[in-house]
Amino acid sequence: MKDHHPHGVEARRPLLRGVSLRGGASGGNIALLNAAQRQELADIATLARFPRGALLQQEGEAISAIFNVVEGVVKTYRLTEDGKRHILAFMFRGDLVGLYENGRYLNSAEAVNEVAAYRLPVAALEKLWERDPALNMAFLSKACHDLRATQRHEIMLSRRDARQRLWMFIDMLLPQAEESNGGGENPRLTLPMRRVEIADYLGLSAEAVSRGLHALVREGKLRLHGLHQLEVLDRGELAAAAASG
Amino acid sequence: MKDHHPHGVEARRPLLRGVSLRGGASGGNIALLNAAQRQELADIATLARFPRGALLQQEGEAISAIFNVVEGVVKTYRLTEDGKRHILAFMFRGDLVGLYENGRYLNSAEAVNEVAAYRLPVAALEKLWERDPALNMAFLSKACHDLRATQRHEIMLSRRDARQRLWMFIDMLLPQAEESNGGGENPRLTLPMRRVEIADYLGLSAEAVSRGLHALVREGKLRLHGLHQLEVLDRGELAAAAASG
DNA sequence: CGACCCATTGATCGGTCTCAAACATTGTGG
DNA sequence: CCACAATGTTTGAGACCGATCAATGGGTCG
Repeated sequence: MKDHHPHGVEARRPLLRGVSLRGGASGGNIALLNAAQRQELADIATLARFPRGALLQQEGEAISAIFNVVEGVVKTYRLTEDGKRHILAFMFRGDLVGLYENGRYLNSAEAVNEVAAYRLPVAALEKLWERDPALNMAFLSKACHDLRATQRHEIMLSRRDARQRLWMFIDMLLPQAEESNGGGENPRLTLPMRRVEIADYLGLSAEAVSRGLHALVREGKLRLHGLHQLEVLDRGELAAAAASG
Repeated sequence: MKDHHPHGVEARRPLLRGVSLRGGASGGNIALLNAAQRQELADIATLARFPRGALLQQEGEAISAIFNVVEGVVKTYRLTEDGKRHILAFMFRGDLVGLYENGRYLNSAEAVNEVAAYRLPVAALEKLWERDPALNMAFLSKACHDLRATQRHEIMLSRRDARQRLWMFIDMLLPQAEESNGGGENPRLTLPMRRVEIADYLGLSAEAVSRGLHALVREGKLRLHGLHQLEVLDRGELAAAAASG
């Protein structure tokens, strides 16, 4: 991990990323909070850090706070009675972790790598919602955004072919990486998670993920640079797949 | 279809069903709107009726309104480039149909049977949100509720076994039916949708749905009464499956 | 009452899971 | 800094389950 924060002083306050309900300017991901709202949230937030593998929250636990990811990746998951684990989402900078129901967390959340996140106490947060309708609206937008993302994940899972699921997965992650990238050459993508985590996200075995990735390499669509970095070669076809997904 | 409305005069206004964010009284499904809010929505709403198979909205279409289901069942779905259809959700009384992004519907929506729904123009609705923070909060609760439902659907899809997916599906639908049921004998469930629709919802073929249902019958967990009504025999084990899913 | 749509049943095929083993990577302590 | 251990990844062989194709049977709606 680098010592200097890559996002500068702007990262020092909570941030919500998503697509606004009303058609935004670009249509892409935008910040859902203005400076004043970010300050409001900062006033009730404390920054927490988690090493890889640390639990942010556990399924069934009584809620106290939700987290706003600043840096690193968090996975939310649930365990089935046969001991398998299904990963519901990977959460990145600007995402919210801690969906709850009847005062209890629904899912467990674990740090995939080194994570920094703002801790937002629920009591204080709900008070803010009552006071500021625009803030409430921002969280509604974020909830709808997460709903769309979950639906998209569902579409991924409905594909029978392991290769197609992986291809959609890569397409989903690409926009995140492209900002840090100069748009010139082939886009490069860093997968911070392990193979088995991709597998649990896509409803596959770790072996099928490995085989699928290498199948895509053989087809000339992908190139692997080490275990956690890949280069997308066949961008055109990927865009087409994205349009239909 | 019966001529007399089963819910009486109370049905004459929009209704949002879901679990409140703060632990509600019962913990079960409750109405998220009070009488005043329902009237506010009624003032901008018009009641529309759709025969089976009618399209309420189409993927990619410019938005004008969202729908609040009063009676009947609506399915929301998306088509993949290979012509397959994935059903994202079945929407019942008190649900909202019409998730949108950048001014366009994300999914298509079709009436599964005879449907009545309130049409809520988006422009007027967004104006209401700005004016009434409590109403906004209710829609936030509803969005979180739908998010939970979608996650639950995801868990269903992560099961490899067709029988287990069906079992979870039945468990999901059971609470809806149990209200109309006296709680005495074995719960009965009406499936208004066709086999192929269940298949598209569960990521199976219609044949697999048929085989799975009859496998459950052979195991003594289920009994079929015609094509669209079933009786759940082994309630205990189902509750256990529900607790873990 | 007939035509169409839907549901069921059977046989075959393909893809992924599983188990098992070799291999690579990462992190650790000497 | 190196060697080692632990963890994670790749590859292979076989079994299983659901998709698909095809045909029959049952419901429903005109």
